[in-house]
Amino acid sequence: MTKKTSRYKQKYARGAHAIVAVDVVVFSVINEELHVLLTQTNKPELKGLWAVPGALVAPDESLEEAVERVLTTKTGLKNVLTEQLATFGDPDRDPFGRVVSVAYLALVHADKHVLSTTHEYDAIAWVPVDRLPRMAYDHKKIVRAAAQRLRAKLTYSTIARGILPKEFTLTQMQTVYEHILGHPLDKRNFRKKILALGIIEPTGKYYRQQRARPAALYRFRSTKTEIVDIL
Amino acid sequence: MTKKTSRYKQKYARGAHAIVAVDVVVFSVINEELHVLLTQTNKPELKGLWAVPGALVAPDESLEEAVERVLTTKTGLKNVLTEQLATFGDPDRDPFGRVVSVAYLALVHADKHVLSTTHEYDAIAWVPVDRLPRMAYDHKKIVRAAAQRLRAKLTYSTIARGILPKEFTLTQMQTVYEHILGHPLDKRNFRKKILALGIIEPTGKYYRQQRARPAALYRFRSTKTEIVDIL
DNA sequence: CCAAAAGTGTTCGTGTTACACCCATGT
DNA sequence: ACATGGGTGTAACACGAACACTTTTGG
Repeated sequence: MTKKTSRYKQKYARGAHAIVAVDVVVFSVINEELHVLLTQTNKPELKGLWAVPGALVAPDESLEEAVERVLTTKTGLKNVLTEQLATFGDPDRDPFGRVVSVAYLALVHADKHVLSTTHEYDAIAWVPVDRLPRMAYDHKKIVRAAAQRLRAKLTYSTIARGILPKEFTLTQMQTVYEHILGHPLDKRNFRKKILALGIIEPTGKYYRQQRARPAALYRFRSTKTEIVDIL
Repeated sequence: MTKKTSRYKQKYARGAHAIVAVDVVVFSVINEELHVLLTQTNKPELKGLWAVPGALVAPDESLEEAVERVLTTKTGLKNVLTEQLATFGDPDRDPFGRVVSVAYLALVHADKHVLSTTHEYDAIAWVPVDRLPRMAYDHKKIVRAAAQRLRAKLTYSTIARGILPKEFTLTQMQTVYEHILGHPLDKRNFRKKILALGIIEPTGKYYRQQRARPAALYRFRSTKTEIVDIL
């Protein structure tokens, strides 16, 4: 480590370069609407502004580890599907210094909305993506980029797995698609397509609601996000 | 600046965080083959290893500006189509210290292959992407990710504009597609599709070769990369 | 028996694929 | 006249879009 550090200093003389943060855009569908998880900072300069959860990357930590740390310490969420979105690096995006942010997209199952009450510093809340409040830094831009990416991936990958519970009905799945995409889908065509793709399978169980026909429950065959033309 | 600096120090105490570099994967099609631009570093520790051109990001510089600086100072290329690819941040990816690299994809017109002879430090060369040499850092991984992204975008955007000359024949265009995608395409179907999309228009000029029928020259209608289903 | 949501097929039009010959030019 | 690469059409098929009624359950 000493040797590494000395070389480091020699080659990349510190103090004259940008440093790295991760910011995590966490989405979930709540009450049939796409929501994003926002925190309110207590820095006086940013009073009243909301931000997506984030943190600076520690020297010995990978980007993914930093994301996981942000999720567990700031939101109490675990085992969340994440993927890298893009990196935002305008020199003046952070008023406190030169911070380049690697943004991540994270999806939370509809059945995991309970937020940890152990978040230390900040207010935290689910906010509908099409009614974003005033936000700090360039976080509005980041959230919009994330929403756009989510919509795109929904149509050509099995990313919806991240936002659906482990077992779900076809109507739930369709509803998720409709609310993320923002337009209605044809029930028969949707079911035909999804079933023909073979990405999900029936569990054999049924979901009984109040007074209607029970719906068959399905699960995803694969646990990883696959690339297939869905819509 | 003083105020900003003091706040910066206070909030983000330096010296304990990762710093930011950009690396640029420059592609071109040469002799019907997809090539990537590589430099050979003269750092003794990396002797004989190739790397894509890159640099640390200066404190007052945006990521895009850093990319442009790398391209002009290290390769002599200007006005190149670039887009952000992904960010690579494993703690040990750089043996000299904690450097997180934002990788960019860049495309160079086939008629601009002449490299600046004014590159100061390094050897520089076009290398076929499927015959990559031993490379420094995680640059092989980065080049592969870039090639994959290029292939994908070719089929759903007009990104090919970046790699074609301003005026080109349909056969040239098809050849570029075939060599990046790695498989042959049907001539009639390709022409039908591209022309039906309306993304290119004839210039009225013709390209005369040795002893064959002259080919009509086309240009792209729009100067920006658009999203359309091409193949 | 009524309300509520689940489930199920067919038709039509459009887009994709596969495929082979004639054309314009230079030597 | 021949070699070289440019340019063109059609038929079979697959896929996506539009569309309405029957089934199962609980109250």
